[in-house]
Amino acid sequence: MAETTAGENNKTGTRSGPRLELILTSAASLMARNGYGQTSIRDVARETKLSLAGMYYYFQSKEDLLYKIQHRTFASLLEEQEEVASGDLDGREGLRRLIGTHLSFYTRHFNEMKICTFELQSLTGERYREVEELRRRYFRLTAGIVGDILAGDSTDVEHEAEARHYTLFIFGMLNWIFMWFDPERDAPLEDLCDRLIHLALHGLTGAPPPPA
Amino acid sequence: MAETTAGENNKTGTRSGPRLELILTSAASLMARNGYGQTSIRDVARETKLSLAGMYYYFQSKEDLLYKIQHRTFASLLEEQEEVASGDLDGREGLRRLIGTHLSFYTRHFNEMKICTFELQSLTGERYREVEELRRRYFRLTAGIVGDILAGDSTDVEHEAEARHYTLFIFGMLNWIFMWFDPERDAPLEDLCDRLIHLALHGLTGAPPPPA
DNA sequence: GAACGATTGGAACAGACGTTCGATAACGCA
DNA sequence: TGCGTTATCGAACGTCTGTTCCAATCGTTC
Repeated sequence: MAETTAGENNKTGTRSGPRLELILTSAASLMARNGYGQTSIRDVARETKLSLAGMYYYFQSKEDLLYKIQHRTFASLLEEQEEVASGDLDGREGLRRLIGTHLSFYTRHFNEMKICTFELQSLTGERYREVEELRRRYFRLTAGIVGDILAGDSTDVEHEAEARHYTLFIFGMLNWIFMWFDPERDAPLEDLCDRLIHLALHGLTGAPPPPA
Repeated sequence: MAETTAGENNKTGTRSGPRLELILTSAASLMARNGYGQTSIRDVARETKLSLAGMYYYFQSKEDLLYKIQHRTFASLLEEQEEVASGDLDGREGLRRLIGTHLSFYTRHFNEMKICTFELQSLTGERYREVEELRRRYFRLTAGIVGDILAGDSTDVEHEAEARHYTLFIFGMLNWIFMWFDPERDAPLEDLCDRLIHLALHGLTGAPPPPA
């Protein structure tokens, strides 16, 4: 039952189709729950009801599977953010939109983003380098906005180290969400989003929090 | 060459002495670098120059080894923080001291704290519950301080969810440090500490950053 | 120096792992 | 109907894993 959608299935293990989507989704779910190292190909095969050997028709190795998940997810997020950033907004509004888009992306690709966040180090060589380059671009995009907000004072070299730290703090808040987020307890997401933006822009003691 | 320091070596696998310390330190170093699942007992044996079977004289199982690292480290951190908190400080000053103590603890137990931060889920059953209880106490301590700072306005139920989120954001900033900290690039630690406190208390646009 | 408990290590077990091979089945198209 | 490509599977491989057994060693005490 070959139900391939695209006719671009070629030699070098670059398969596509709904089976591939199923495998990537299932693997992301398992790896998000148990980690990459603790998830076996056999687990993924069991989850997708495919055979163990059949997995290797869709990816070259376990690491290749991890790479496929990370690359497509991060590229998709980056595309969204670069489009948002092309609006050329004010610094504060730019950060609001970036954080909002980031959190919105979480709701659509929670498992995949968790893997991007915690399993980069499980990649090696060229695959590591490629995903890290995407991450670097995302960092630069954010650091630029943070730098703009900070640059109300001046723009010397010292501010670069400062912007780097503040950017990493913001990523810390965002990335750590995976460790505690509970869809029921933390609904609505808008509250969480507003609070994160508020802490980033005004801190605990700054302007009054947004009206609840 | 029995060089035990304490004469309290009893039946139920509760050994001590410099060998145990060496094992815990080496295991923490390896696990911090490669993760718990990716670190084998054989790796630890190689690092400590002890035999594979000899490991099991000091811990009952691999998970017990992980538990020993997490429990003693977290208990030590908690002890420090609860002593600091007993000073009964002002809310803002209390948060400053808590973050400062936390970061100071990082510099002394980086590997161990990284494991406490990222490998709680690798514990199961009673061991999981015990370490989680320590973590919960640490969270409550912090959330109490954050709540005090927030409570300048009022103290209804809504503020509890708010304090929870802000506390988790602060832990996000702190815990994510393990993913990017570079002792050379990020020296001196005081700058990092000041900036984290500033972001938490005043945000990016609040009171002017501390004089560099 | 003999007897003892504390400590160490070589060798092996059973299971799980990633990966490969060869055969089979399903399909699009002539 | 037949053919070539696409897709799938059962079985096996070599390796690594956590753990255990049992014998050997050590320092200490009689």
